[in-house]
Amino acid sequence: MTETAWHEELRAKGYRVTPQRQLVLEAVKALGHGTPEEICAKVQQTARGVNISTVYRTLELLEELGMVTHTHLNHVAPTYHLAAEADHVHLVCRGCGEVSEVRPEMADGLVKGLEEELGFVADVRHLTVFGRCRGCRVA
Amino acid sequence: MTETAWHEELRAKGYRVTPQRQLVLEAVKALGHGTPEEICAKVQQTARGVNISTVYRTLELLEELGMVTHTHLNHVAPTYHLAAEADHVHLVCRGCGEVSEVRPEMADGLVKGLEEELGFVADVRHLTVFGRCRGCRVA
DNA sequence: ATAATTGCAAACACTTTGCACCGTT
DNA sequence: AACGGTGCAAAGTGTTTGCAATTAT
Repeated sequence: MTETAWHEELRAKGYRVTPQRQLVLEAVKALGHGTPEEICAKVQQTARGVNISTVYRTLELLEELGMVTHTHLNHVAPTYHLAAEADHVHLVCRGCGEVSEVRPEMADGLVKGLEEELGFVADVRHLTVFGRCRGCRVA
Repeated sequence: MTETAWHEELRAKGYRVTPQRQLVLEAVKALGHGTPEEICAKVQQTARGVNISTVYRTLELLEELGMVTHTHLNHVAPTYHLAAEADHVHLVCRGCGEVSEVRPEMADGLVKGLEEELGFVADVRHLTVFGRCRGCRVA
């Protein structure tokens, strides 16, 4: 999606292009992964402040537009990231807490099995696998 | 684990066997899956009331003892179930909200891939796959 | 008896909502 | 002027904590 494409899309739907919305999207892009709180903090440090409730409202809007998605990597707050870069499975290490990503094909077997056996269509992009990374495995 | 085995285990660790703890465990067993709130409600209907904060404290304890585990099936509250029956992957349908379970072997390919490629040991029992079930797929 | 456990209410963290004000169109 | 968007503060959730009273051992 080009720089202006989503501006058009917003206007087409009767929404407005505001600095806050651009800032939030920038922050999500810059962070890669971020909770609403983190996104809000990121915006503060870059420029003018954006209220936390605006961040929530904006993320909801951006998600509705299909520009961001969220998953639940930890047990408290959701994590948002760009939808365009969301085509991956999340890995969360219980030891060090590190979050990583792997290509979605890793889950092909699972997806295929669920599809064939149950007719269940899995949304791999929302998939998060908890476990222990190489470093934390032994410890 | 036999009926009395965990009583012993509790006592051995200096914990006490209280009616509340038994009721909460019963409720988890009866519900299969349940949020703290649901578990609390279940307990109310069966017998004397147990305070919600006691439910939280008890679930934490039971989890520490390895008798229950929890996963995050929806975006609001965690879902607890018996650890003994936890050896399965959860499926959550975004359409009807139905929660189902499939045998963990379904994820073998994914698990093996992560292990071989990254040395990441996945905890399949905590795995939840979001998607659409057969019935909701088309709708 | 004594130390763990409970219930209750207050405190918390995260999220949503109502509303007056502001900025675009 | 009309309407969407924002900030702020208040209201909602779900969860945790301090503490006095209760209860298992």
